[in-house]
Amino acid sequence: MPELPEVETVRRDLEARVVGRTITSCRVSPDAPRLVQIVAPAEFCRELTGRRIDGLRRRGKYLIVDLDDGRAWVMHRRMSGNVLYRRPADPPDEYTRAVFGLDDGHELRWTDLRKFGTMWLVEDATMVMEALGPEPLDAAFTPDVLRARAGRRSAPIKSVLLDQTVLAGLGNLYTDEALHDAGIHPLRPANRLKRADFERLHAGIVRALRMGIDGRGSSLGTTLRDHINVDGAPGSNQERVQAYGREGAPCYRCGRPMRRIKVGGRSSVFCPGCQPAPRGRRVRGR
DNA sequence: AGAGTAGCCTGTAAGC
DNA sequence: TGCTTACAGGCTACTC
Repeated sequence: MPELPEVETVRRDLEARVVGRTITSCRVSPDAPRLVQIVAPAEFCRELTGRRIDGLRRRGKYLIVDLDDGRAWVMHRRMSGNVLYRRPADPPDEYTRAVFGLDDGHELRWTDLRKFGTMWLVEDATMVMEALGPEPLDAAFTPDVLRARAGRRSAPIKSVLLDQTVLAGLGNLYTDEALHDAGIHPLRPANRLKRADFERLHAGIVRALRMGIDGRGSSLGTTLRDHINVDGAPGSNQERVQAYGREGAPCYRCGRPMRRIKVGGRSSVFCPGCQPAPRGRRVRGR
C-alpha cells in the first residue's frame, strides 16, 4: 500500500518529468464520484487546465503539485491509487479514473482499483493536512520528539504509530518493519515504553523508510499490485521486508516463526522471540 | 479526550 | 462446481 516511501518515489520520478509542464486537459471518470473533493469534477478540471506545474512536494502520504497560480493540486493514494506517466497512444491502464494531459505529449493517468483515493485543488496545501505530525525523515524528528508525541498514549504502540497526527507517513507495512527492527511488540502500550525503546524505535522507523525509498517502494500482491511507479513498474522493497506478510516464516534474526495478530483491526506480524509480549498488567489478585 | 470500530471499495482466496 | 464470506487497509465519522 502506498506509504511514505511509495509516495516519495513517485514524487521524485514525477519531479524529473513534469516540472515546467502545463496541464492541457483534464478528464475525471463518472465512476469515481469521490475522487475530487470539495468541488465538482467539472469545476476542478476547468480550474486545473492551463496551469503550469512549478514543483512537486510530499507531506506524509500526500503528494502536492504546486501550480503557477500559487494553488496546490493535492493527491492522496490511500489504498490503491497510482499516478502513471504515459503517452495517449500507450495501452490503456486498468482502473484509470482520471487523465491529465500535458504539453509535452504525455499524460498523467490516475488509476485506483478501490476508489479510496482523493484529490483537491486548494489555495494552500496545508488546508487538507493541518493535523499531520512531523516528517519522520526530517532532521527535526528525534527520539525525544517521538517520545514526547507518543509516550503519553495508552493505546498499543502499533496503533499510535499509525496515527498520522503523531507521525506522518507510516502505514501498516512500515510500522511492522520498524517495530520488528526495534524489537518492540506491537501491543505494548505506548506509555510503557522506556527512553531506550523510543531510541530504537526511532532508528527502526528511519531505517525502514529509507530502505523503502531505496527500493523504490514495496509492491505487494501478484496479479494485483497495490503500488506501482510512474512507469508502471513495481518497486523492489517487498523482497527485503522483514516482518510484513511473513506470518509463519522464520524470523531473519532468530529463526523463530513469525506470528500474526490483530491490533486495532489491523493485521500485525511480529517475531515472538525478538519482540517480547508486554508483561500483563496486574495479574488480578495475588 | 482518547480509544475502539464500522464503513468506504474491489478482487482474491478460502470455506461450504 | 458454484456460491458466500472473509480479508486486505488509509482514513473519516461515529460511539462509548
